[in-house]
Amino acid sequence: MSKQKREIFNLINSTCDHFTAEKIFFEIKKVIPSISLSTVYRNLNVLVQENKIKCLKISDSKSVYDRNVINHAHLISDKSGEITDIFSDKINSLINELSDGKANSFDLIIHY
Amino acid sequence: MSKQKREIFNLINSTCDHFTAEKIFFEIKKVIPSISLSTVYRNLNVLVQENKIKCLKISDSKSVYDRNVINHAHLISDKSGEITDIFSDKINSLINELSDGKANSFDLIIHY
DNA sequence: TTAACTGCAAATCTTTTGCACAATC
DNA sequence: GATTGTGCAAAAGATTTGCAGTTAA
Repeated sequence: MSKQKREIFNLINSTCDHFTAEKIFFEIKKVIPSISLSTVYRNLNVLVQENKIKCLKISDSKSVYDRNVINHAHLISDKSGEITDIFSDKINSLINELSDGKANSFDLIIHY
Repeated sequence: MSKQKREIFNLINSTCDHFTAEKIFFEIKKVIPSISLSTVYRNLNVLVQENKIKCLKISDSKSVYDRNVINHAHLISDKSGEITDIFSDKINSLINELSDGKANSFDLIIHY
């Protein structure tokens, strides 16, 4: 694991916030000034594939990255952009019910 | 309402399928050969703002357009890409519960 | 030392925009 | 005749990729 990848992983794990690739880029730059945005994207994709982080795509926004890898919902304020994780067994069973038990995963974003 | 806009609106309303802007472009081209892709995008955006159609953004895919304007969930096959609308009062009440009644809207996509 | 990883610049892909012309009220 | 909409080409913005050089096991 390269220094760059480790820093990216640690940063995401150190916050319950949901950072964009650009935000991550500027944060890591403080520690590794030579890092490039493409390295950030590349490592984020690898970490997602390794199931160490999750990528959350929100309509009309940049992707953000989440340290919580188990499937959960998100509550988003349309005013501030603040994102909150929601874990709920009720969601899981409803998803299961609606999909006849076939669901692999879901994306649920609640706007308020 | 221009001829182009009317054709786009009618096409979306004539199907329960979920078309991309490009698909719509090629379909309308059969009727109005001179139409351009930017006109399609422009009219789709206007129709969305007028709340006559909905735009559905799916991770890693192009946007698709939906004739159903009331908030509902989507079931998507990751193999075929087929999209099915799901209307459920249980979703609505769960969303309401999870957001303390503050929810304005939600995006729920179930992958199978 | 060789396989994996980097930074850079250029490419990609979807969607938007500026502009001169055309259609519509 | 003024406004609104069009088609084209070019721009935009987020993300990916090719490549030559660098790092690290």
